[in-house]
Amino acid sequence: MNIGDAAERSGVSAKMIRYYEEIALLKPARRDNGYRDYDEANVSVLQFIGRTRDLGFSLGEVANLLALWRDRKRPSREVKRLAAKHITDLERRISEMRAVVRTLKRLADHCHGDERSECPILDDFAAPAGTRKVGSAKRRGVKRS
Amino acid sequence: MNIGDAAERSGVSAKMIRYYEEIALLKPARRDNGYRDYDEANVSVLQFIGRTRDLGFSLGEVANLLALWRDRKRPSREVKRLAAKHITDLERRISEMRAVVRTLKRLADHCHGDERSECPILDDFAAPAGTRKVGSAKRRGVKRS
DNA sequence: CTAAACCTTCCCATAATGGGAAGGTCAACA
DNA sequence: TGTTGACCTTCCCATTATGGGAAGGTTTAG
Repeated sequence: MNIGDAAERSGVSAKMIRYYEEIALLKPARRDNGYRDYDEANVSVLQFIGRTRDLGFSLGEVANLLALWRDRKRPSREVKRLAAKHITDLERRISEMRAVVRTLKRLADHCHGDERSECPILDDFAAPAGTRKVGSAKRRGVKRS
Repeated sequence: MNIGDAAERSGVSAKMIRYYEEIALLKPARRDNGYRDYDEANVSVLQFIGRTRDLGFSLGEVANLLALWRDRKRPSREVKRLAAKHITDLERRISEMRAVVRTLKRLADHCHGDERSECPILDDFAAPAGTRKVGSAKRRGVKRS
């Protein structure tokens, strides 16, 4: 089947399918005219990639998982470990984001939200409480998208 | 002061300081030898940028906030609105990530985690439950870093 | 005077994705 | 048969925010 159909069947764009081939995640056959030719197994791989990307795995991690999937003899322990690592990663990011939300809500509570200019949010941005007299506080912590 | 000191005082790398200048977030003076010359106001702006970046605002949003901060006559309502929008953005992303965590935990619970090969996680990746007989489920939802 | 520690600009790379141009191929229809 | 439109191909560029590093000028300390 052509790349367009593979894209529709897998939910992965044709552009991305070619890219995944470039980084060696799959290797579809080629027809004489140069067109890529996808079979059911290829579509499964694409669905696998799409699904794991949806679950937030990086393409590097996807490549690992895919290798495990292809080699069924590998112990499932590795899969479980990868999943667990990803879970703790996500939970750390979630708690960082929640801390940011708390800070923003606290700041917004001190903001009138009317035509008057006083808005302590902005001043707090320039010299956050706790840093106001101290030197540079080097913690750049929050991962963002 | 030189860029190195401004970097140390603001917690923003020299590389990034030059980049922020390139995208017109600040405009330090130049000395005769071509060196950039930062004053206290510049350092405050850099701290502002660093802080808002830490809070997860994109550089585009930072530029908005910076314009509001510079023009004190603008109503604080806009600041509050931007903050509120960012809060709901973050909360949406948090709940998406928590859904992913739930899914991964559920999958991991069905994985032996020993030397045996059976690990339903991987098969679920290839054809997730609920998609197994149906066509392409197009929801690519989760934003990731 | 020299060496180290700065500074400058310019180019490249990253991760994952999309846009678009230039050109080849195929299928359907008159 | 010819044409048209819908495919496909590769190649290049853009994005976001950041870092690395080279080549070269400057300043400062010894």
